[in-house]
Amino acid sequence: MGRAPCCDKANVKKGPWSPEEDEKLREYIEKHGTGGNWIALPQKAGLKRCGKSCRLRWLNYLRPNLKHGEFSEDEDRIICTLFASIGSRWSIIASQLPGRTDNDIKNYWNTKLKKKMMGVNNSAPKKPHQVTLSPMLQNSAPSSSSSSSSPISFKNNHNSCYQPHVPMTTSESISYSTLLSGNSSSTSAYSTFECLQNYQVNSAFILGGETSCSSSSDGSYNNKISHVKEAEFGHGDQIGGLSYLSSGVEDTQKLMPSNAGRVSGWTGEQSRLWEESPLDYGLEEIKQLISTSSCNNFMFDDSKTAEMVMYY
DNA sequence: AAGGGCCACAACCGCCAATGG
DNA sequence: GCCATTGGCGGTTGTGGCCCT
Repeated sequence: MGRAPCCDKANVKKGPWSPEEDEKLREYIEKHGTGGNWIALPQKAGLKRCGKSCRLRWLNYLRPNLKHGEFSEDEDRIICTLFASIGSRWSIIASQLPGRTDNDIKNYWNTKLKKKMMGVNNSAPKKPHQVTLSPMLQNSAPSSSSSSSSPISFKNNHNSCYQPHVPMTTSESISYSTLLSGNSSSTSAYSTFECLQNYQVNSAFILGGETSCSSSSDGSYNNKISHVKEAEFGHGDQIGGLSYLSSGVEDTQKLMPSNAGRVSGWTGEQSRLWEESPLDYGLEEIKQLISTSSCNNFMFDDSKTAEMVMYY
C-alpha cells in the first residue's frame, strides 16, 4: 500500500519562497502559532505550499533567533568534534549550536568544513595522494585506555559500542567540556582528527539535543517535548551550547533508558554497551565511521600503520 | 563581454518513528 | 494490534551568483 502524499502536489507551489509568502507565513505563525499541524497550516495561512515546505521555511529561515553568516572557529570545532563522534547527526550537532539549523550545518560541512579539513591533511603528504593520519589515531594504540595521556581514548574491546549510523540518543554523552575553551589560536583549517586530538571526548558531557530545552537541528524540536514547541522559538539563553554542561553525568543515566528507544536502532545490547563505555571508540570504529560517513573522501589504509590514505 | 564551471545555499524528497483513532 | 496521519531527519537536487578563461 502506497503512502498518502502529504499534500496535493498539483496545487502546490514549489521552488524559492517569495517575500510575500514569507510574510504571510511569518504573520500567521506569530499570530496563531503552528497549531500543531503543519499540514493544515498553509491553507489557513493562505499559502499554496506544502505543509512540510512551510515547516522547513519557518524552521530554517524565518524562525527568530537564527544566526546567519560565517561560522566561528568555535562552531567549526564543535562541528568537527561532534561529526567525528556521532557522524552526520546534523540535528544533534545543531542542538549544540544555538541559532544554527541542521540544514545550515549540513551545507556548511559539505561545502566548506570538509574541504578545510582535507586541506590540512593534504598539506604535507608523505607520498603523492597519500596523507599521514594525524597523531590522534597513531596515539590510539589498542592498549591505550581512556585515562591515558592520549587526548581521546580508544578501546578495541568494545567494537559494537559505537556503530556508524546507529542513531545516538540524546543522552549520548560526548564530552567536549574543554571544547569551547580550547585552543582558538589554531589556524583556520584543522582536521577532524586534530579536533579530536585537541579536545577530549569522553563521557562527561551531555548532549542537550533531544531532551534538553533546545530545539534541535533545523530548528525542529523533538516531539517528546512538544509542549515546548509553540512557546519556544529559539535557543533561549544558551551560550554556545554550554548550558548543557550543567547537566551532570547522572543525567546520562537518567536519560538513557527512555531515549535509547526513542532514537531508532539502539538495541538493548547497544544500550548496555553504552552504559559501560559511552564513547570509547576503537580505532576500527573510527575508521569505519569516517570511511562510511558522508565524509567519504577519507579512506583508510587497512594496514596496521594507522596511516590514512586519502585519494582525491 | 560571453559562457562555462564551480560553489553555496535553499528547498525538496523519501524514509522512519511517533501518535492517535 | 493495525492503520493513517503527521512530524522529524538526513541525503540529494536545483538554482542563482561568482569567478575564471
